[in-house]
Parts: sequence; C-alpha cells; structure tokens
Amino acid sequence: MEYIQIMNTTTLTALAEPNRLRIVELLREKPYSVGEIASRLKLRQPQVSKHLRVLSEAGLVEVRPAAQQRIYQLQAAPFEELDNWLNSFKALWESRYGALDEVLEELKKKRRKEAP
Amino acid sequence: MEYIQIMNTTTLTALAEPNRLRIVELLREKPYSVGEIASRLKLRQPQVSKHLRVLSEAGLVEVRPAAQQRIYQLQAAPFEELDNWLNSFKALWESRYGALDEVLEELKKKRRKEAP
DNA sequence: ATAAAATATTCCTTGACTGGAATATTCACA
DNA sequence: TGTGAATATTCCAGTCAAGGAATATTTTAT
Repeated sequence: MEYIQIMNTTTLTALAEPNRLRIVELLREKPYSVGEIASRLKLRQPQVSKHLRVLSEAGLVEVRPAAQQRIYQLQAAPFEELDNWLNSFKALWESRYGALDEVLEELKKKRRKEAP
Repeated sequence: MEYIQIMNTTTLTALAEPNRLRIVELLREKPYSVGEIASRLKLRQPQVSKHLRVLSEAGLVEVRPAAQQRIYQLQAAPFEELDNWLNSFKALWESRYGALDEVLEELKKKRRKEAP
C-alpha cells in the first residue's frame, strides 16, 4: 500500500497573490498590526484587511486583539504541510530521477514489438 | 546585511489550480504523455494541454517528443526554490516563535509611557 | 499523397478575484 | 455618552483565468 502526499489548493491559492505573499513575507519577521502592514507595504488598509481575511481563512495567520489594534501572526501548520508535500518531490533533485529514460526505452521496445 | 528569501508568484500560481496540482502530483510518479494524463485524471485533452502549457511556462515541466506524443516531465528547479523559501519559515515550527509576546510587551510599555 | 493518431490552439462565455471608494464596526478614553 | 483611532465590510467595476467546443497542427504509416 503506497502513501501519496496530497496537497490542498487553499494554502497555495492564498500564497499565490502577490500582495498576500508580501504580507506573509513581512510577517515572517514578526507579528504586525494591520496598520503597520499597510504602511510598510504601502497598501491601503482595506485591501490589507481583505488579504488578511483570506490568509486567516486559509489558516496561515491568526489574530489577537491588542486595544483597538489587531496583531496578525503566522501559523506554522500550513507551512509545515507544504514542506511535507515538497518532501515527496525531493527525489527530483536529490537523486537522478531517470524515469524519462525508462519511458523512452519502453516506447522503443513496444514499437519494435508492434512492427518488427 | 540581512538576506531575505523572496518567492515569486508564478510557481505558486501554477500550482494553485486544482487540476494543475493533480497533474503535478501525477507526474511526480513518472513522466507521462498528454493522453495518459488526460485519461488518468479524467480530463479533456485540450484542457490538459493548456494546463501543461502553464506549467511549462512556469518551468515546472519540460516536454520531449516521442513520435507524435509529447512526454511531460517535472523539473526540479522550481520545487527546489519553493523548498528553500519554506526553509525561511522553519523557525515557525522548529523553535518557539515567541515574537508575539514581545510585541505585546512593547505595546504595554508604550501605553504606560503615554498615559501614566 | 492521404488518412489517422496525438497534441496544440482559438474563440467564446462565465465565474471569481482584486482594487478603489465609501461606509460600518469596534474599542478606548475623556 | 460621544469622539477619535484602528480595523472590517460592502458595493462596484474591471480583469483574468478556466472550461467547452470546434478546429488547426504535427507526426506516423500505408
């Protein structure tokens, strides 16, 4: 029985938007409030809130209130998942991954067999 | 001088589409032709070709002709990049990542100072 | 040369997402 | 209670990307 690592697209979709990616990369440094994110990335506050909502629903960040501010912080889980998923591709660059050659060999054999 | 790992969105965008992700996960096993991908994933051939074009332009796959077939194969580079990028998040789950507490401390100090 | 197989491309329509602008909400504090 | 600061939400318009269907292209083999 083989185990196949499967990834869900919500994490990837959340990260695929340029400004959202910038937010994530900023938060990697440390948690920030909405206003700080907006000013540092030169984005308008409403857009930042909207992006943070997407990130939040994807589980990539979490909020904590501090007075009337909201401090957003990265969450480990989705990144861990993504990392695990990537591990199932490690063979691509860590070993030789010569499967293509095998396929080509197979094709040659098949054609020799069908039309000798 | 600090080094900040920055990710580009093209790889993520390419992977964020569900059917494209399925194709990538299939190709992880071994290279396949367009028709094989289509039948295994129960997708129509034109859509598979279109998705493969996106993956190709993102550098995630590469083609090789074999008769009138086209064999698609994963390419390591983008996955390696993504993996490197993820490494800059490892602190999230490998150490304690207590930065939030520091921020909250700072806030308290600031407010004490402003309105004692 | 012609036909068939495999793949790529084009056109069209539709749904989703993003930014902008305005407005609503929440919270602390005078 | 009312005001200001910080954040969230809503509505709108424009854009982009995906699937469907039809067609074009390429390669092989007769």
